[in-house]
Amino acid sequence: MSHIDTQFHGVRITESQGRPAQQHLPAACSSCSLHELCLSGGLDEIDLEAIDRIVAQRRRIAKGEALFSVGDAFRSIYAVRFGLFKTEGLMTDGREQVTGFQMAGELLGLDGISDDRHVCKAVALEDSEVCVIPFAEMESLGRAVPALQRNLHRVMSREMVQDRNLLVLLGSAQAAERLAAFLLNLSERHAQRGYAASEFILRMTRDEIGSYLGLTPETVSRTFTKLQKDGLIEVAQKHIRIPDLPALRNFIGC
Amino acid sequence: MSHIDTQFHGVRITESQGRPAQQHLPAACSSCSLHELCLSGGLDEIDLEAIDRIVAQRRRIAKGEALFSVGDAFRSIYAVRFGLFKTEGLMTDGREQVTGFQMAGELLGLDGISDDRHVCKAVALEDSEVCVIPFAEMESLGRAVPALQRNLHRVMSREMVQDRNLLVLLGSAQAAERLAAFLLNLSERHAQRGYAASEFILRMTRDEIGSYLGLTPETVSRTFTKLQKDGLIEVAQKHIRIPDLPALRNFIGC
DNA sequence: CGGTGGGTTGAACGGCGTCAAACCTAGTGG
DNA sequence: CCACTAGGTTTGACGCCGTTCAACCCACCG
Repeated sequence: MSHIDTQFHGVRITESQGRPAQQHLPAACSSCSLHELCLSGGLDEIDLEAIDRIVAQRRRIAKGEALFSVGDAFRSIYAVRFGLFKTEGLMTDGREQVTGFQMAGELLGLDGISDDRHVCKAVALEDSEVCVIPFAEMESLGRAVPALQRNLHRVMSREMVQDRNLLVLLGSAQAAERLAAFLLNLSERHAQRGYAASEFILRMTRDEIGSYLGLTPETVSRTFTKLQKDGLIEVAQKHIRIPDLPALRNFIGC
Repeated sequence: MSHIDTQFHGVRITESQGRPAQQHLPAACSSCSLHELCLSGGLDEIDLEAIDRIVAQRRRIAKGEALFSVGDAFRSIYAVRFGLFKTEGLMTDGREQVTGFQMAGELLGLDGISDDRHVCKAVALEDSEVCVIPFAEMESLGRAVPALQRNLHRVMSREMVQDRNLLVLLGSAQAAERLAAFLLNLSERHAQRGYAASEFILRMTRDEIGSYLGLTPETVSRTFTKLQKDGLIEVAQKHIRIPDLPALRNFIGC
């Protein structure tokens, strides 16, 4: 398998710790279609090249595999290139709970900065690829490139805001509202990435959705059918259609 | 009232927008007893002086007053010097929900970085004082002082981790566990600040606690008495005593 | 074609929210 | 110093939403 390396000529693979070679691909923000969504958004040519030097590699994660786990040493943050991840936290009693889903252009691993150790686990929900961004280098580059520093801070702040929103949702909304809010959130993020806002495939199981929303899978299932009966969505297994987005949005405010 | 300025000789008050003078006090991280808890932790003398030049003022907030509100332009972050704040987010239907309590040494306002506008409201739960930290200056100083940049990132990451923990709590724990976790969290933060870990005063109402934990004030009240019956805590109005901290910790893992 | 894992559906239970009333505390004004 | 009031807290009764447990179904796959 290791001969695959050779097809990426001229790229230095820094950390090959015996992993299969296809997990170490070269990266390039400057030519990445997601870069406006990601950390490098709004940067000029010269700065982009500087980032390219830092973000030197990509990594493939197969469906079901973990990108990092609780307790792993923190060295890098990761930008999702394609695919989908879930992050899950560990409860005091050992149970795991999903705290978020990350899609293309979103960052993973920021939780590790606080004490140089990851406090959650990131698992690929489908075959995925991430850019590896060594955080120490990222910080020093941020010192040289104010716009990049700004972007990092914005992304971190946005993550906090999202968590807060979810908090509010879990704190006071009931099942149907939670699920509706979840679907709308997915819809928006799909739209941002150029996919259809009103029709998409759920990559996660009912169990994972339930864990994320603080509900049992049974309740998720029941609530899906309830929302369908009310004409707000159409569900067929993993396939979701939202015939009237404003109507669903309006439903949240109840 | 404005003659109070004179007692702080030699300190330039940069933004006096006609507010009462006692809201604009000089700040100095280098002489602040909290600085190891706060952003300036671990920095040397020279760097501290640099911060002192940025963090030029303090602001008093009377009990019940807002430090900032949803929609306010974002210019600064704030470090609590003494007192206590709550942050609350706005639901889609207009209701407000408490998303956090901030005590001495903790930061407020990081939510505003993401799009230069505050998305939550910070209200003082008792007469309080904050240091005003202009964020643009903070960022540029961070570029010059790596240790400060690191601290900022650590604090932001820690905030994300805390939010995640709360998320997990709201998602899967039930009332008694939530309340116990809340009390333990307060206990730890008190201890960090040199106060008693097993005995303290709740500065917030049952309503605010309930809002934070996703419970009604009635349930909070009932759960307090339940925990008391079980011998895990002693409650008298706002006064809380935890006779056996390990026992309470153990209770969470159920 | 049977097996397996995820999904749906049903029935019964229980925790928490809702509504309502009593109580307690602090602050106010007589 | 004592009503009086207004908020906050406690307690009780009741009902609903979501959990739990179980059976069944469906899609996918060997």
